Amino acid sequence: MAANGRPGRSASVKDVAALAHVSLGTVSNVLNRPDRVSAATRERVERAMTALGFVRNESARQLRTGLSSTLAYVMLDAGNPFFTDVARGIETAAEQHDLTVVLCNSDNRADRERSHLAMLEERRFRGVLVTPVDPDSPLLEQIAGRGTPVVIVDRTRDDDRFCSVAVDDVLGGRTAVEHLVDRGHRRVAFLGGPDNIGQVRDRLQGARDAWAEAGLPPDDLTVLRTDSLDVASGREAAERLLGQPSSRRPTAAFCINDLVALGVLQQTMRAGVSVPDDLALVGYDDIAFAAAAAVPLSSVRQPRELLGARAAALALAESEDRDHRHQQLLFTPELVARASSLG
Amino acid sequence: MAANGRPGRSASVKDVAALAHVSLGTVSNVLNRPDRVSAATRERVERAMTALGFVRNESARQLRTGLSSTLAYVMLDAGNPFFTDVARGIETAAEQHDLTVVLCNSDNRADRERSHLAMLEERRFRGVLVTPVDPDSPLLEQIAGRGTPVVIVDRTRDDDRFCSVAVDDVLGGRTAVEHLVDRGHRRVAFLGGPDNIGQVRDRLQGARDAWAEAGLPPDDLTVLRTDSLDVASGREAAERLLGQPSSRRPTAAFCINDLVALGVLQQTMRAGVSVPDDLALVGYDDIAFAAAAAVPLSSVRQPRELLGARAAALALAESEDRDHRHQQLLFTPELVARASSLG
DNA sequence: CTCGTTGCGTGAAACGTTTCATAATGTGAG
DNA sequence: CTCACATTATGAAACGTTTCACGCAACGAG
Repeated sequence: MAANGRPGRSASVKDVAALAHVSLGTVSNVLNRPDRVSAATRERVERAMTALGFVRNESARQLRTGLSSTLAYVMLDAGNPFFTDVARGIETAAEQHDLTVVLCNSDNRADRERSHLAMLEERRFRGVLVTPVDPDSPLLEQIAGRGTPVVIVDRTRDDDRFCSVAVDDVLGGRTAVEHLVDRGHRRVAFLGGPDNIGQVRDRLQGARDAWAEAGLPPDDLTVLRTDSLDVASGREAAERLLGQPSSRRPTAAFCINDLVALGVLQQTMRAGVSVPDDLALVGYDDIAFAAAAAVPLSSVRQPRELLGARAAALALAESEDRDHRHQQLLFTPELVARASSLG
Repeated sequence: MAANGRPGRSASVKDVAALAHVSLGTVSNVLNRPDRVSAATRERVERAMTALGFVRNESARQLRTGLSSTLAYVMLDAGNPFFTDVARGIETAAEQHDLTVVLCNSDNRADRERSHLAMLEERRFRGVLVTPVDPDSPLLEQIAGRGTPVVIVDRTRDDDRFCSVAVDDVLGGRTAVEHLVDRGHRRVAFLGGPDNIGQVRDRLQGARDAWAEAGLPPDDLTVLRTDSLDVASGREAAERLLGQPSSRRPTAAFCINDLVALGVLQQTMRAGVSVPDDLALVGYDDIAFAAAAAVPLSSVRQPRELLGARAAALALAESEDRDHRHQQLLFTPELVARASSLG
């Protein structure tokens, strides 16, 4: 317990061995295969360890064994509760396998994503999970090429060079719009963008599929583009929406995610327009703030924690299996109907 | 560029040296002191490096040099936007010094905090920033004792054994209540808990100070305890508040943070009680969702990103200065008045 | 008494880097 | 032509672990 005050070099196995009058190898055995050591010496070594405040140097260990016991998740935006929930799922799964998880936030910036991936590659983690800003970054293949499992989270790629977990966004879009059509809406707006995000395209696709199958005129499903996926974009889009003459204005809006939907909700209430009577609203993700909104928000729920948990499991499996086959998991979203779309 | 397909051991300096027909040391010089190497050989070595897909092994480097270039932030709750904003501040500051940051989420659990700290100690990071679940954890002193700078973020400790950054919570509580008194409120509720959190005690203390200085009867500042600091607790506390006969009911509530305030707001609107006319509301933290609420929320803003940035700077300074004196930084909160407290 | 076995402990080698003292070569001054 | 000196490159040592092939006793069986 003697937390040696001097900031000098901290104790190594060598120091412990000297103090306990045993060899290096024995100390290592106490650490890694305690059963191969007699009770008496084990105890002596352990006493020496606490006396010196010995803490194993993970760099040396990893250098020698080539093994790491930590997983990394490079998240797209730590400020979006969706991703922190995914992270929670990863952590829970990792915990069950005695792995620790570190989080890296690329904050929607490709350069920061690059620097994180480069750092992770140099450190040879057990596995790298990533929701990429740039799904085509060569660094991803490079890391995988070095033997580190890479799992793509919440994004799809056309190839099968990585494991991935994602949610069926086409189906999610379809589900949302089917719900609105069921509730009797005949003029609906899709609020989302930018278009270069695959999920935006997929959800819109699903929305259009449902609309067409209901036999409704394509022009009555209007699309309002947003610049990004946050609350401010929602407010801004709502202004455009509410600017339309109420005779032609959509009676419902399907928003690309809950942040946008919350922005719309706020702007709508401010304008004295009633939700859901004058405008029904469906969001996407079902983050905790959705249920807690002024008018509880209907939303297409993604199994966020499950997504993370399965991603972690895939990385682990890949790191253990000698000959591993990549898997692409696709989960099913589920509509949670609340007051914002129920009359 | 030849991303060697074989998953076998990846290239080392030795391999590069062999391919470039130079010695180990020269490769290392190319990496670390390129000016000490002639242009011709440097280029030859660099070609060999890309040909082999060489990536420096950080474990070996760190083992040899004892230096690390990454900072860790152990955050209390990644789901609370307050902490992700602090993290953003850390990342921005770190980036300017070419350090990378990893985030660890203790998710309000002491055991997870312990396992993260243990992992960080074994990895000998450049610095450890932490908003502790348990500010008295012996692991903190242990890590610091080993020579790793430890900075306590958004918590205060009585001693000066660490650097710390925090915000003056007594002043914050005082500011909130002064504002409400100024607006004419004579019956006010404080919503917050549990009491074992220092910040809860401090903000309540400030609230009471302001109340007393205004010469108002102590009993008219009522305290409603909450079990935690989330939206659900806010809803629950609001129910208790609204259950009181309106003649005696407080006309304003000061909430321990914005999540609680959002819960109160939601429950209040649902009950048909008007904010701010029937109940004024002030939150704390000024997270992004506060301004975006159905009724924009007044809040006591903490300089979140600044907090993070200064914490990172302190860690860095401590890691560089030979003889370093710990500093305790205390920032000043600032009231942001919005519709929820303005008639 | 001998021999295989079992239980414990040993010490050297290896992981991939950086550093440092030293060697080899070229250059310009005297 | 020699000497001092700068410029480059070299190779061994070291960082702190883990592993592995061996010793060494003690022991029970034959």
